[in-house]
Amino acid sequence: MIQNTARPRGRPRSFDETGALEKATQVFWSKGYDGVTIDDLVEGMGVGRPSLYAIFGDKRAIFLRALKGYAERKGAAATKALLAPQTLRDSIVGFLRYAVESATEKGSARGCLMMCVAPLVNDVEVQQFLQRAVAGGAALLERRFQDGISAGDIPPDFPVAARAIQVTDLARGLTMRAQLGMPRKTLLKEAEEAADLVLLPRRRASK
Amino acid sequence: MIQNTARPRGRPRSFDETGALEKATQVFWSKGYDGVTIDDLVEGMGVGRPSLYAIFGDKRAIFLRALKGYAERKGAAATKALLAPQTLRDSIVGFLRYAVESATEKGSARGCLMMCVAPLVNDVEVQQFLQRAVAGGAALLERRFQDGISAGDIPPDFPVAARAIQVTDLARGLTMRAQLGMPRKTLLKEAEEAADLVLLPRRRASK
DNA sequence: TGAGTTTCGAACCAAATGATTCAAAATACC
DNA sequence: GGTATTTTGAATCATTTGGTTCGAAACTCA
Repeated sequence: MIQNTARPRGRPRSFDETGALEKATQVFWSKGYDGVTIDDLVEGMGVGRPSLYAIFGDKRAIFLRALKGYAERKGAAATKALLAPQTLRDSIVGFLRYAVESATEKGSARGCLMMCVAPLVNDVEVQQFLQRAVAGGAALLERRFQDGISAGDIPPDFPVAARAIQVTDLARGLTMRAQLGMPRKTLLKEAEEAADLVLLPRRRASK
Repeated sequence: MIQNTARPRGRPRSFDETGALEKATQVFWSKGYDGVTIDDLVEGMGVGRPSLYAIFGDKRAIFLRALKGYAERKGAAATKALLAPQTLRDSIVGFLRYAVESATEKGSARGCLMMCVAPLVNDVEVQQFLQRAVAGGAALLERRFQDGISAGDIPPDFPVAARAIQVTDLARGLTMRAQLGMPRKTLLKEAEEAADLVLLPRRRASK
């Protein structure tokens, strides 16, 4: 009654498309790109082999969609962690803490799909996507620092561009070590120390 | 006359063992671990397939030797860059510059074998090796900071442990972006800025 | 020169992998 | 209930890949 032509015509699918893609993300994340076989994807996604090819395409296409979905979710969460807090310090700490938390999530692979897996994929589109993501992250932080200047949290001569890149680099380092098994608790503390490093006032703008 | 039993008995090898291993390093470095086939190694190392198995063992064994050789060379160079200069700032800048330079070397793969390739290898020995390498790098920097305190380059209450980790994390971030194609010149400048971030005097140890 | 030793190159084999085909199953529409 | 439509599962095929075998080649030593 409620939906008449809501359902498509033929046999209904036995899987959820976006859900299957998230599962694919986990598979790639934990095994790397070259490390996964089609069988891994079939098993991990819960999608039959013919359906997989018909609906998602080949391995490269699946990875691209998984990567973009992952980037979107992660980017949104990072943006929220960065822009929600009032004070600048809470923002930076929140950003770095989120990096650590998502890289040490239980029940999920460690590290980061965009940092630890995607860079090894020998594909122009993937590489360009990553470059944009890196630039986007730095731009986001730079904006937040600008707002911090407006709010008086940091002095007007604060080197926003350099600090923005440094925060992203520190996040990369934390994520990297998360992948190697460094415990979350340690990394969370270091995330705070990293925020202090970037934000604590300097004695003088010498040089 | 000079060498009598210097040469081994049978047919001489057509390749240099350590040379072949360095070539293997390049192969793994550029294609990742799962991405290389035995054929890749045969071609890249210039070693026939049977000789490869007889002398080096399987892919895992080759990778382990390549990784350890790479780590030794790179560790030695980094140590030298860190300990040779007189002033602390020159040391830190040298360390970070070396990270950038080795990650953007022409004629070689970008990034770092230990950061961008090895972490994805699903092998306990590899993972343990990487963990030790990470710890060793931080320890090295911590020692250099201690010397800096003795020399009066930084105050006695300088947080050596935290700063040591932060320098390594910043180096990781720089290396990561090198892998994605960020130009060397940009990264070298950012390496200096990173050194400044870590070393420039703070106004006060508030909080 | 010839016997002994080690490496090399080509061919070979089994297993894994990427990709497709096809009949059966599950649904909407009439 | 019958037909058209879409998905599913199993089987299938060609290619790639890891690993081995074996005779020929290149060398030392006597």
